Order: sequence, then C-alpha cells, then structure tokens
Amino acid sequence: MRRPPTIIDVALHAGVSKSTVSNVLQGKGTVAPEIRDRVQRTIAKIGYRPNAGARSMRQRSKVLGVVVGDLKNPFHAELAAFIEQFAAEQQHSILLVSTGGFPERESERLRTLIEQRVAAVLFLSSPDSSTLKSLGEDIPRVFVSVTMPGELSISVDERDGTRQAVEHLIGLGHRQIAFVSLMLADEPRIEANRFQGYVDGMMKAGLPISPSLLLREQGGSSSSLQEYENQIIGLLSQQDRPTAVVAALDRIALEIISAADLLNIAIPDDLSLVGFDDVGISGHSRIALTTIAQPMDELAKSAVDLAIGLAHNNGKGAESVLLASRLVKRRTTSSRKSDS
Amino acid sequence: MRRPPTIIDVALHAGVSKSTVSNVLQGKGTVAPEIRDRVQRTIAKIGYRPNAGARSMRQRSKVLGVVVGDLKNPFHAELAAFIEQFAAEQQHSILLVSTGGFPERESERLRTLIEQRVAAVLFLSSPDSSTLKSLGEDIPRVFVSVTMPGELSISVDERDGTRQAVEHLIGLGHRQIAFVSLMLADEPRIEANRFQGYVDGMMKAGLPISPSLLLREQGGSSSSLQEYENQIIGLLSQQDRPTAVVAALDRIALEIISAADLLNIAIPDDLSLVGFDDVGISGHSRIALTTIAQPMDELAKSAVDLAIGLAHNNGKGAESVLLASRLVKRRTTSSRKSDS
DNA sequence: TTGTATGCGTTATCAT
DNA sequence: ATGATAACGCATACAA
Repeated sequence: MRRPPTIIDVALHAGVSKSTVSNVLQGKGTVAPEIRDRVQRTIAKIGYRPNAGARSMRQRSKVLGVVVGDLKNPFHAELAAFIEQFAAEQQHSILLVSTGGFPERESERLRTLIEQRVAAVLFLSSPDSSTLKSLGEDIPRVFVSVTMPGELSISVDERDGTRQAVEHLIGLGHRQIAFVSLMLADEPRIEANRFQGYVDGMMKAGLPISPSLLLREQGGSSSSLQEYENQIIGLLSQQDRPTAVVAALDRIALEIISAADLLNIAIPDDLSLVGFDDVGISGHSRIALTTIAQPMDELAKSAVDLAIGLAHNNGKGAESVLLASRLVKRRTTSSRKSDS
Repeated sequence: MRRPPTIIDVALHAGVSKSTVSNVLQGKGTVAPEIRDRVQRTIAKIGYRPNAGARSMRQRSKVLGVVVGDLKNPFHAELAAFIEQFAAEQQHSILLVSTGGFPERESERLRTLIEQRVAAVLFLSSPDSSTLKSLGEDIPRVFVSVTMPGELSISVDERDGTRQAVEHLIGLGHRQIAFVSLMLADEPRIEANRFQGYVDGMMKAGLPISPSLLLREQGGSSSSLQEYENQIIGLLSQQDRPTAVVAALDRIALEIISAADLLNIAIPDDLSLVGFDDVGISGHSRIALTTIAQPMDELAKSAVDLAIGLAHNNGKGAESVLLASRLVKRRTTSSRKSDS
C-alpha cells in the first residue's frame, strides 16, 4: 500500500462502514462503545491519519495563518513562539509567513494563506492597506501588538508605556530626555503611540518637547543600520546632549548602547536609557536594559483565543483588547548626575 | 455568495468548462491563448483563489513542515526565518511546530504535520526516536543543523568548528582551555561532535584533556538556568581556573559572560571565550563574541532544496551535506597574559 | 445504531 | 483544443 490509509481502509479492516469510522472520529455518541473501541484499535493498528486537506473541504480548517515582518527580529520570534504554543493547546497549527517588510512580497505571501483556507490570520506586523484588502471580508483577522483602524487587535497600551518611561526618568531627576523611534518606519501607528506617551510624560512635568532631542522615523522609507548609527551618534554628540533617552524599541536601545560605548558615554552614569518590548536579550547582564515590557504570553493567548473564537462563533461582540505595559527596572537608568 | 468562488464559478463566468479553467491554472499549453486570457481575467475579476486543500488531494501539497525545538532560541528562529524565505521562493509555505523539547508533545505536534500531508518535514532539532518512527517511511525528511543516523541532513562540520576554536586559542598562547556544553542534553550528537573537535584541537597540541576543565551535559536530563549558572561559577572559581573557554553554543557563552562579570573576571584579559553558532546578538558591541559561525542561509537553502527535491523526484541519489564552519574573531579572545 | 448516497473543489482521463 | 466524467478522502443528511 503506497498511499496513506483512508477511513475506507479502516472501515474494511474493522468490518464497519466508513460512516461509522467517521462518526467515531467525530466523537459522536451514537456509536456503540464496543464498535468504537474496535475502530479505534484498527486506526492505531494500520496507522490511519485523517487527511486535513480533505477534511477542510467540509469543515473549518484548524490552521491559523501568522504574518510576521521578520522572524530574525527577536520580538516577533518570541511572540510567534507563544502563538504557536497557545494555538497547539487548542489543536491548531500555524502557517507562518514572513514578509520582510516588502509590500509586493507581502500580498504574495498572504495569498498562500488564503489558498490554504486558514481559519484566521494573525498579523504581527502592519500590512500594506492594499494587501489587507486582498484578504477579503470573509477571513477573520486579528492584529497582535499592532493596531489597524477598524480591525480587531490585541495590543498593549504603548502610549502609557513610554509615559511610564518618561515618568521614571523624570523621577530620577532627568530633564533632557530624548526620544528615538528609528526602525519604525513600517509601523507608523506604533511610532505615533509611543511618541505620544513621551509627549504626555514631558508635558505633565512641564518640560518642553525640543526638536533637538527627537530622532524619529515616521512614514518614510527606512534607512540602513549604518545610517541609524550615524543619526544616533549625532544625537549623542551634540553639545547640549540628552541625559536620558527613551528608545521606542529594544532593538534601538541596543544600537544606542553601542553608540554610547563608541563615544565613551557611560550608561547609566552619563546617560540613562529605557527601551520597549523586553525581548529576551534585554535581561542579559551585559545589557540589563530598563525597558517597557509587553506581556507577550497574554498578547499571544488573547490573540489566539480571539482568532479561534472569530473563526468558530462568527465572533459576535468580539472586542479589541488593550493590555497594560509594565516598566522593568534594570541597570540602564540612574539618577541624573548633578555635574551634567 | 458566502463561500469563496470555485473553478466552477470561474467556468460559468467565462463561458467555458471547468476542465479548461483547470488547464489554464496548470499552465497547460493546450489552451488557446484567447481563451486563456479570458479565463485569467475572470479569475482576477471574481477573486478566485485555488483551494489548496482540495488540490492536495490530487497533487503533492506545497507545504513544508518545520519542527523546531524552541522558537525563542535565536538560533532556531533565525534558521527558521531563512527556511521560510527559501521555501517561499519555491512557492512553498511552512507549517511551523514547536516542541519545547517535551517528547510527549513532540509526537502530538508531528501528528498534525502528518495530517496536513506536508510534502516533507524539516527537523531543526532531534526528535525522540519513537517520535521519528511515528512519521512513517513515506514522508521525506531532512535534518537541518542536526544529524540523525541513517537520515539525510544538512549540517556544518561541528567537529572542525570547535577544533578551529581550540586552535585559535592555542595560537593565542592558551593551555588551560575548558569546554562547556551545557544546555545540550537534548542534542547528544551535537554535544559529542563539538566535544570531539575540542579533543582534536587539544590532542594536536599535545595538551591533556583534564576533567576539571570539562563542563558537559550529555544524554541526561537538562537542568535549570540557575543550576547552569552555578556550575559555570564553579568552573571559573576553582584555583586552577581555565584561561580560555570553548562554549558549545553562543547561549552558553552568554551565560559564561554573565558569570565572569559576576566574578570580576575580565573578558578577554583574564578569560578568553569562543562560542558556537553566531546568532545575531553575538555581534553586538557589548557581547562581541568570538564564535564559530554556521552559515545559516546556506544551511536553510540546501535543506529546502533537498526537501523539495525529495518530495518531487522521489530523491534518487540525494546525499547529506556537510558545510564548513568558520571562525569569526571578535573581542572575547586575546593572548594569554603571562602572569596567569 | 449503522449504512448509503451525495457533495466539497480540484485534477486527471478520456472522448469528442 | 475543449468538455464530460471519474476519482481523491471525508463529513453529513438521510434511509434502513
């Protein structure tokens, strides 16, 4: 026998009809226990495995599509890991596509998810609007850690996050607090939210928003890593340099650490630094980054629950979720030194 | 119309039979150009998308199963990212399952791949032997960055890798070179290979293999992170402490850095350190880890090519591939100080 | 309680 | 060159 066994094979070996096998598979109570056992035994014996493709023609598929910008980005990888875990707990698999941020590639990758008839799509990064449109109306979608106007999302209160960061720094005596949101060209809403929180914190303390303390990357095209580094060095080299920096991403914070090391600016003595995300490496002793943590496990769990809920219950009254972000104090922040 | 359009809808709208639509879809040359265009236009117009599930009943599926131990592990995440990329270039998607290293979970996750009738399975971590058996004989499989007796694999020459590491350290004047292979309990073959390379390097230089310089984790059960840290501290605290360490993984090297920092052992002045894998963070200025790099892109490309090849050509004469590993010198290694 | 018949969307075979 | 028809493996409504 070359091809995998089917329910028909099971039925033959068990001496029942294929419907009975199907009923056993579906856990229908209408099957005599004795027969049920016999069927289950022969299933095990001949190594029968349901064909999910065939099954998906009659039932909703148990595959969740996950669209991620870049798996090499630890935040995305860690979030995807949690999503896979929670999906598995609910007997769902994940079909993972990575877009690399290229819009043209994006819709091509999304197409494969559609063709696989995934039960729902989880976006870990913001798709191009035309890409999103190509998804159609009928496939449930959930945005995770990103938001999209008019769409359901599970995300953290980013604005409050950077506000907490600023508050923390102000509590430490800092006044010259910079905001750096490089590498966020692809996520203008995240950039805007995190910037707003920075503004909130500064305003509340009566501090001005000085353009010379801002390094933002909005809407436009993203630059090279080298270019980012140059801009950061510029920020840290100016005569009236900041005593503290709020980075909109841990990845940026890592670059700022590198730049500070290069310029012999000591962290946290000469410069305090707060990141955002709390990716795994941020906890390492050599980094010890004070940062705003996103509760990735809750994010993932809520997202998976919502996605599966939408796929099944046709999602009446489903709502977006906004989780709290939380300041994790480590060793990149300290009181402002009076001499500076 | 609630459900997505089918070829029948296309056929109706285009005024042809569904066979013709199918032929157009399959790129058969037997269709008149005029008809072909008309069909393609209506496909675009009504937004038809092939149903991969239905298609997979007559053809080989274009989905690759990827089994990964832990996506939070950057090495696995980065490798998976490359695999997804190369698979996409060949019109394949990846169904990603993570096992978390639990054998019981492993076979359950693998079962979902079987049920989805994936064209092939790529293992990024070694499955339990009974798990592997449950895959059966008929699904092609490729082991990536891990090996399995009697199975096809794409991996790097790990033995030569650690040998290079030792050679590098010896060239810098080190004699007391330790080997640490914690966190590798789940991958005994990797552990063994990397240890052999260490032995090769030491033997070639006529140096003894001293048990007090070995921190290995073979076969047995893996411990907690805290336990690892204690063991590393023990190694670095002994009176005749090593002047250099070969870590079998970058992850271990990161822990060694933490421990050294804790003990006020300066790297590389008091202790040289070489890792293995070259994950993204190893290049960061605060880490700057000298390490043995695995060519993840080549690993992924070869693996995807092989997997797809096996799935299609029934893989006659397919062979395992052993790629070269390469020493990347950064700043955790330096000449042994004469006073030590 | 079990078996039969039908449809799901697609490809493949075979006439036409 | 095109179209009718039979699989593919499964679930389901319905008949027995």
